[in-house]
Amino acid sequence: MDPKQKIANAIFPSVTQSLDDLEHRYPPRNLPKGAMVTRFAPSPTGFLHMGSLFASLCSWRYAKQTDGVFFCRLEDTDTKREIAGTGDQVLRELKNFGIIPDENFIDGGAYGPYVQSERKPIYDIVIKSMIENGAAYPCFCTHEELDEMRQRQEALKVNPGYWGEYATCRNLSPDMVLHRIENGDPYVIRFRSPGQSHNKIMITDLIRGSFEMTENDQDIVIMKSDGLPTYHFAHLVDDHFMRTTHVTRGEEWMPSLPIHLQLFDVMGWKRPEYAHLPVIMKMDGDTRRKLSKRKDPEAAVSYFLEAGYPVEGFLEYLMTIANTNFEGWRLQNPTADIFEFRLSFDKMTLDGALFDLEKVKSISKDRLALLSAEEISGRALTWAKAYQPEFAALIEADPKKFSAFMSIERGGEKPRKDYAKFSDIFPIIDFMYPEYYDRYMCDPLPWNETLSKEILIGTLASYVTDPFLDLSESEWFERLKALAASQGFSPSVKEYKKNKEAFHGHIGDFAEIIRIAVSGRKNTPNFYYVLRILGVTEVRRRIQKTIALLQG
RNA sequence: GGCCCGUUGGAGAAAUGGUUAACUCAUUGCCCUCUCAAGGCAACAUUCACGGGUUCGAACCCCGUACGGGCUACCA
Repeated sequence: MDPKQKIANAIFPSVTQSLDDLEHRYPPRNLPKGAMVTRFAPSPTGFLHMGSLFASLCSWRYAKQTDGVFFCRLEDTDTKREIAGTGDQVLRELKNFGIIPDENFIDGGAYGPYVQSERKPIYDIVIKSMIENGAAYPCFCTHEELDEMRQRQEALKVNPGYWGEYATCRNLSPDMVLHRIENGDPYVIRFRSPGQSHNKIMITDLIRGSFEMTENDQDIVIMKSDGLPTYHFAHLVDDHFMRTTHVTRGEEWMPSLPIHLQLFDVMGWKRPEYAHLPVIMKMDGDTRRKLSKRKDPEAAVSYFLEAGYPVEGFLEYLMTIANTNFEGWRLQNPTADIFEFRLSFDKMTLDGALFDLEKVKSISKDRLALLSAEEISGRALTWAKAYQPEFAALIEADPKKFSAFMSIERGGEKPRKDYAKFSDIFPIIDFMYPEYYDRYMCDPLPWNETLSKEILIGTLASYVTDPFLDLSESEWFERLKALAASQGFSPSVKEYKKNKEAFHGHIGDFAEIIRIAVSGRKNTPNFYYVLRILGVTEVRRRIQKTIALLQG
């Protein structure tokens, strides 16, 4: 028997299938021409990261806009870093954003399994065949030996790593290899690189274009001593047999592209296209760096969902980072569905964008302003149920009332933009609820200190008998001005400024007194609507309560 | 250190050889206004990291330098 064959059998005695069997099991996908097969491949090391959301959003859109397939594969081959249960969490979080993979590691699919640790039999078949044809070999070097070798290489100022003459296990005699395997010595499997570091190869990246890189000459590890594959090898096998057409991943993978290309070439497999996405950065002191899942709590998208940011704000923001012409498109199509926009690789930015929460807020305000009162009420309730039960209870006690609050100056050409996130709502409208109003009234009220208590009481008394809330907004305001005039306030701010001595104040000062009495604060949404929604009885009750407080 | 990628205002960026360097966010000012939130109108890069070169002409092409980022594992 061929010595390589013997080694292969010694390592994988129970592997009987061949590459051909795998080719038949995972045939090319039957998709329309131009359809892209993309994937998102998270490792189960925690929550959904902003950068991962960005990458999956892009990958998903590319697949969907070409009638292709987007799948999600769990890269759990690093058993040291794995955090149990976080894989499902990532899928759930993606779903929050409407990103639903066609195939994934929970629901499966025809090209599964989609969990790398469950794909070991597949990797074993490939590795066995690679050993048989000399493309891979076992390596028994210890960490200590490798460290020592690295030091020697550094002293010699040659490229560090396992290559060429330094790849000692490359040339082990078959008998020796067999002996050590039988002996139970630990080993890894390495790829036998046909490359030379003095060769240059052309790289084509869909986003960055073409450029030159050094050919790979490293005999990289493809199977670790625990029997699981390394990333490089899993990428090769999985993306080949899952029939990925476009590998979309973070730019941190760019330096290993020569390895991946070589792997595909040696196997004689068709190379996928590569698109290396920019990384999302954050400011750290006065330098910027990649947003880190370990150091930055805000790297977790759940952090923002908890804070009440709407998912569409994020999606929209990420789209502006993804394609530089997206903002222009949105300006032209303010109400269009975000996904009518077609992403393209050549409009992707090259350098990592600084994550800009101010811009997320602005975009979120715009998006929330476009919702109907019913929509935003429902969404706010969903959010509050999860994160602010006290608020949720108020909404649920009287959904119509809450919806009425939310309808103030909503709809029409220029809707209010008070809210960037759902958590902004309650602090703005809480005074509408009598129990919260009453609490505010226990605190000192922000009266204009230039006005005497008598004037305040006089003003309130003049309005409390008849708040004339059945008039239209403009009629109501005219009446209010007339009332102000009768109480010694100027109905016109300009006139007041010309002759301050003649008045207690102007219409704004007059209205402020009533506003404070009704809300306990100086600022409210459009006051006319606030009064109408509260209703005459409640308005009078509040004013009377205030008068009593002032008198007391 | 080595190898790659990148560098236009506070942030995201457009414009890839030819007048005043789009636009969005932020900031500032003014206007509107009963408050707030909006809205309207302005201002904000004497200049495209820096230094050379090519050219009648450069943010755009070439060379060098600086700076930033990524990678350099039996991590992904």
